[in-house]
Amino acid sequence: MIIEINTLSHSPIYEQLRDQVVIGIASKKLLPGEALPSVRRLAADLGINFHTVNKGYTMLCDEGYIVMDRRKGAVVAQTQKSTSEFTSMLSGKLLLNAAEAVCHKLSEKEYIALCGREYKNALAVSKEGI
Amino acid sequence: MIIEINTLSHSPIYEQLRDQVVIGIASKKLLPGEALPSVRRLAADLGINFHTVNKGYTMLCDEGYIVMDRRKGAVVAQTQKSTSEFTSMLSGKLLLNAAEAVCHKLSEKEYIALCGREYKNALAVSKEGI
Amino acid sequence: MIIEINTLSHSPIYEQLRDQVVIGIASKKLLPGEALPSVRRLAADLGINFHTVNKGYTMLCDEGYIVMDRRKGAVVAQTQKSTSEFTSMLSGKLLLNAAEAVCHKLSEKEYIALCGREYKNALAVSKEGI
Amino acid sequence: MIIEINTLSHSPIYEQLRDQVVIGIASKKLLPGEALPSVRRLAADLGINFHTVNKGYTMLCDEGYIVMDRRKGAVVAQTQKSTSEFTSMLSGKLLLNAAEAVCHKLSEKEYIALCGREYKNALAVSKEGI
DNA sequence: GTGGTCTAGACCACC
DNA sequence: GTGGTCTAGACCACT
Repeated sequence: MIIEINTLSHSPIYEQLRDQVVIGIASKKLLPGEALPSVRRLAADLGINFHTVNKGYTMLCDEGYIVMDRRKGAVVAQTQKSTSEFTSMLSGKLLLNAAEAVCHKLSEKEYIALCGREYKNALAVSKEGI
Repeated sequence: MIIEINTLSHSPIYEQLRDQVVIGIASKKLLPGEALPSVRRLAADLGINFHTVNKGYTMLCDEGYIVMDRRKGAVVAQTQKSTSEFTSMLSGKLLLNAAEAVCHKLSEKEYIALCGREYKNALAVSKEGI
Repeated sequence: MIIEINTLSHSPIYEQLRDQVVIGIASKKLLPGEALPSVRRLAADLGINFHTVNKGYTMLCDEGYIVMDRRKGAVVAQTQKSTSEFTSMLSGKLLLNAAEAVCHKLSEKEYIALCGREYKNALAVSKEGI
Repeated sequence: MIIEINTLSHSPIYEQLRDQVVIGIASKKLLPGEALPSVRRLAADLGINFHTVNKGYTMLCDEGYIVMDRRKGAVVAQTQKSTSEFTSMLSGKLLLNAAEAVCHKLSEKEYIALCGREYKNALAVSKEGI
């Protein structure tokens, strides 16, 4: 799986890394049990500081997407339950997205269509090498 | 309309302000043409610095949600077109949300139901005084 | 001649007023010796404060475009010499405009064509009533 | 490249800064990809507040002259397209300049000569150290 | 060490 | 009274 970092982006690098791993897991480009590259390895590949990679991994670990194993390094977690705190966090983000959509004159139908399209995209982002 | 700031939140105050104004516009608690409080006034009401309010207003202005009128101060914009850059930005956020939902075992049906519920919420957040 | 004020504009109203009078003089919609509306009259017509109109007129007067006559009010000046301070001021603005054009990949030819077109426009802005 | 601030000028410092960077880019004293001094560094060098420099940089960023790279700070943008909004903005300024020139009895020929001279100046402002 | 955020307070331009 | 500009200084996030 290829991870791309945009140093011009507004969002911090460790967050871009975290987001791409989440998308990778959803699309099954990263499978449960699969090992992620080591912190230093990925840092070298991306040309960034390994502290940054570490922060991204820690974030993913805290959120339950991966587990850190002292011997195998970071591996994709087996499963993830839908906690109430997750849904309330997600609802908050969706409320804001919906509000923006409303302000831009997207009807509920159009908005829902967009949501559905992106859900399908999340399942099937074009698989790439590595 | 009541705006509430959470100083413990990770997101900056000016962004919380911006988000709440967007939600206010979507839910018609703020109507097109309506004047927002002056930066200094709102800053005093919220107990924050007026520069912070100013930054939030500037952001809203750049995004087209409000206009700065030389005489009336900040007023809610009359209209907002759905630009392609807006939809691509929105798609990006929805892709990430969907990926997180997939990882937490939300089916497409459940996820779409959530999106629809929040769209309705955005239209009708419980109205509050002033 | 119709003057239009945009309260949303970044530039102050008195400056918009000043600019439009200058363009009016260049295009001969305002002829030397012609009287401008009184400060209070124009202020009422434009729906702005008469101090603002006064400031615009004062600016035009200082620059030699109009003369203030105690009895006839503001009248368009007969003539205007090309002082060295005017040309150096103009050169400064043209240097900046040219630099911006260069950064946006306008060739000298294109830029000069644009300058010529606007010179012709300045001579012949479509004449309107009042 | 040397930047000079005139605290007596009517135009705000951040705008003077912005203008000089634009002229620097046009004259190739600042090359695409080249890093600008950090906001705090430049502020110290110019003896002004870093917020003021920041505002100038933000303006340049919004206009596409520079990009803010998370790691290298502010760097001169690689390229800049001639958007229609740019040309209409430029046309507006050129119309006013031309009108002023007409009022000061500059013939089209003289005016165009001035425009051409300043275009050449913009390409080759005398190069200075650092 | 970089930029980002926030505060506090002063002065000015505009209306 | 409104926003705009500038200063000064503190603390934090990011790399």
